[in-house]
Amino acid sequence: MKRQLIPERNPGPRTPQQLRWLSHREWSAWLQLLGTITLLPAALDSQLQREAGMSHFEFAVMVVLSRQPGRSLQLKDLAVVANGSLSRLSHVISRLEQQGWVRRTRGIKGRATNAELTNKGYQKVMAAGPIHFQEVRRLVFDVLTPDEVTALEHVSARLNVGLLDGISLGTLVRRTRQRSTRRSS
Amino acid sequence: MKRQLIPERNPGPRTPQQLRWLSHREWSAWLQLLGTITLLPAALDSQLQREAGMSHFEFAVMVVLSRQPGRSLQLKDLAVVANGSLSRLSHVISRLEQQGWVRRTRGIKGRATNAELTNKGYQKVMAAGPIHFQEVRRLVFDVLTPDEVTALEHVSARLNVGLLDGISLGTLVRRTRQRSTRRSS
DNA sequence: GGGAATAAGTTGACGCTTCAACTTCTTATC
DNA sequence: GATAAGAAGTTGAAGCGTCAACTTATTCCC
Repeated sequence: MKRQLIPERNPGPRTPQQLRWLSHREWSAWLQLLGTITLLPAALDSQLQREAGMSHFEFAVMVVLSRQPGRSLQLKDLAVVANGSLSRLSHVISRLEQQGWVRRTRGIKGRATNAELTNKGYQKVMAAGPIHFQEVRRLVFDVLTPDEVTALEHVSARLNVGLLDGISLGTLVRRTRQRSTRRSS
Repeated sequence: MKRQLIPERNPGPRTPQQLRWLSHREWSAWLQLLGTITLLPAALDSQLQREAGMSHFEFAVMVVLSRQPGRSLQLKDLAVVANGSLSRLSHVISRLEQQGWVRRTRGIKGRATNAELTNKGYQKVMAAGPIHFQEVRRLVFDVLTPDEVTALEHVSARLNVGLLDGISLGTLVRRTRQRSTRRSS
């Protein structure tokens, strides 16, 4: 298991190659990608907030639950599927509980806690779904040809592989090896 | 395990076309795209925060300024280029000013305010760039083939068209036509 | 030329996410 | 079976973004 999360901190000698920015070609692709990953989440969030009174992350959490047997899932797994940290999820579940959309239940195994979608929550997410996905279609699927959708899925899938075992798992799962080697001076 | 795209109980009257969720094909593409637009910004932000002590948005703002003649740009334009709202930008510029990386200057035209990158800020962003883009390469460009990069750029560009004149411009530029027919109090 | 409407920025409050510290429970090891 | 290590969750504080309200400057327009 190679966790090269921390690249060589090279305070000293630098090889010219490592000081590069992006090539011309990369730069223009990067600008477009940056636009999408910045604007799309903002658009989704604000639309859902306006029309359904929930954040996109809350929606995603409830959708996942709604498709689960028993409409229930352990928090640690829910966090991974919803692409969020456990801490973030815990806060969100608390809010959803206050809305009466989700309920915490004790899992059987160990210290497990499950989140379970209530009927009220189920109604809510079923009502929000069509409204939200209409917007998703407008912003994404209506804009692209079927071939482009395929290409997008392919490219995203490849990116996600690296994202999942690199940085973001570091967020989802605590880096237990993180020695707090404070700089002793 | 069946995929219940359509809920079994449907509250209220339903017009079939409008209540659709996503098709099977769309759904799988959507999951991948969602992963990318969720994980990639998080990865970028946390890496830049750790290694350069700034957010990705701050970095983007300073990069834009560094490439501008006079290393200076009016806030309203800077907001658009950096994909952020004017309010967000104003807050960020204030923070950057406190770091001594940016300075506000009065523009010539109208009520214009310019942001100008200081020397210190220039040094900072020039130092951060290579570190950051090394990570970008690791997460994006090293993972994809040149063809995939091209496809990604193409698809992102098409998505951005819709994003820019749809929702997000509503964020960047206030909807002035929004008559706030406030209830007279 | 004097208001009204608009454009450009700023500000403060509120809500959400992150981070680090903490609690509990489970498992390994002797 | 006791103690240590790790896994799963929770919590509070701090920082950032959004939203609405506000301030100033500019333009329109009879």
